Amino acid sequence: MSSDDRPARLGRPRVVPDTASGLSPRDQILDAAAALFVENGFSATSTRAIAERVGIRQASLYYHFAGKDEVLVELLTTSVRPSLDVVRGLEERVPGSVSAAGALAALVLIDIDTLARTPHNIGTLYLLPEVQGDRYQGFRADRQELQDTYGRLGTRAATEDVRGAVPPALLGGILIQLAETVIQLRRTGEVDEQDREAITGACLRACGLGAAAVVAARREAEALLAAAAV
Amino acid sequence: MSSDDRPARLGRPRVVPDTASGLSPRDQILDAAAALFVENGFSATSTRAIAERVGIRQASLYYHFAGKDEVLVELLTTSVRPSLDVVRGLEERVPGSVSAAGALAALVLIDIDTLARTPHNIGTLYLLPEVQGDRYQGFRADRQELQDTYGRLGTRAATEDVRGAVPPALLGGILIQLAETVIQLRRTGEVDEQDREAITGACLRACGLGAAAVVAARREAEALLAAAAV
DNA sequence: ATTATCTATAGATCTATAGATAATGC
DNA sequence: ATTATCTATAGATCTATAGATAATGC
Repeated sequence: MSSDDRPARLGRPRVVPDTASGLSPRDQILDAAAALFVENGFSATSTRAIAERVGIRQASLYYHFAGKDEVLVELLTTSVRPSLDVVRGLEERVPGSVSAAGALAALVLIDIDTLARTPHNIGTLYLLPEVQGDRYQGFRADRQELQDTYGRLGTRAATEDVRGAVPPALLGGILIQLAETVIQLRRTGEVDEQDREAITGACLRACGLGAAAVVAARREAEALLAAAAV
Repeated sequence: MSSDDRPARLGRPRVVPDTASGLSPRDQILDAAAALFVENGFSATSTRAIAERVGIRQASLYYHFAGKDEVLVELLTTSVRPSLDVVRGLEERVPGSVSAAGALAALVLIDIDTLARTPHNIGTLYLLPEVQGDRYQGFRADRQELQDTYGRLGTRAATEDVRGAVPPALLGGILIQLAETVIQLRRTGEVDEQDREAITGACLRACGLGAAAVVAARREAEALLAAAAV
């Protein structure tokens, strides 16, 4: 209706006119907060700093969120959920149409891609000490479920000697830790195909698979993901 | 001289009389800060909270440290240095008296033990976002050196297929990440022999070693460490 | 009328400095 | 005299609330 140099949005106009990012105010806050939390940490990031980056006043933040906590909760949960959803479907197909090693490789690839593509490397937030607090219980439960899946699939894929020496819970911890190498890699640069292959390879080898089995599992996973066509 | 219920220390006595921990005031501060930084993070920990835990007034902290930053710097550096020192000597002996795989296994074991024994799981501090700042450059350089050593030893120990697919820098990142699984394990409980074996095993396997080679490398590493007799 | 912002501000921090003080050491 | 603490406090935050205001929607 109006000429396109003004968005004609609801509510009192901002002092700083909004940079037409296409995001809703709520998402603008999430995005700004993510960048700042990742760079400076949660406690070191003030609501004022977030608001400033968005281009609103500090108090306006409270119209959208009850507080900083709520912002972090939302960032955390929206970052594990995608992996978790895909994974739930995946596990049911083992060992019918999919081998355990293939499913594990697929899980690792999904997780790597999720982490590699989050805006501002949000995965870093998992590492914040604040996330140990009660408020983030829900997120931690989701992440634990992901880790348990790593443990189950890893154990099923593992060779006898590994299975005998490493219980599922421990293997899960090791594998998820490996997958999250992506988070560290992103701190220094882009994540490329070589990185993805190295990490999936390390996961499969950690389960005891040899060179040939690694290749086979990777091939199976790629077919799986192509079929799922996310 | 005085009766043993009073330490008769120098300086004005504390309001809270000191719990005879044997630590110097400086070390008491470091210890209290470590516990709080690990639990709540750096920025969320006030100088007041540290002082309270020590049993001194907030301002007294500044007699020993110029600020919170200095405390963190000292905690970080004293936590990587030990691993680094041992490791420097180790690498020179490859491939003379020690195989690359044996040296890598030894490195992993040293690192695991260092991390498993730090008071309050100080390794957690590596993950704080604040540590990315300029003030902690020195620590990051030390840690990078450790990571580079992982990369070099890992590459030398690796089988041909792994060496062909994973450059040293990337392998170093993966291996150090694996070793630091200990940090996560300590968050939920004690680190035991099974954990140590699982992690060293995962590192060696990630380099492509098979079951027999893993056993051999581990044996070699244990002999090495027994000889070094730390 | 509803929405999304704004201004203003109270109250609670938090850091770092200035200067006093209560011990021991010489 | 030296040391290690103390008390007091300035100045700079920071969070969250109250209430006003400038748009659109009906």
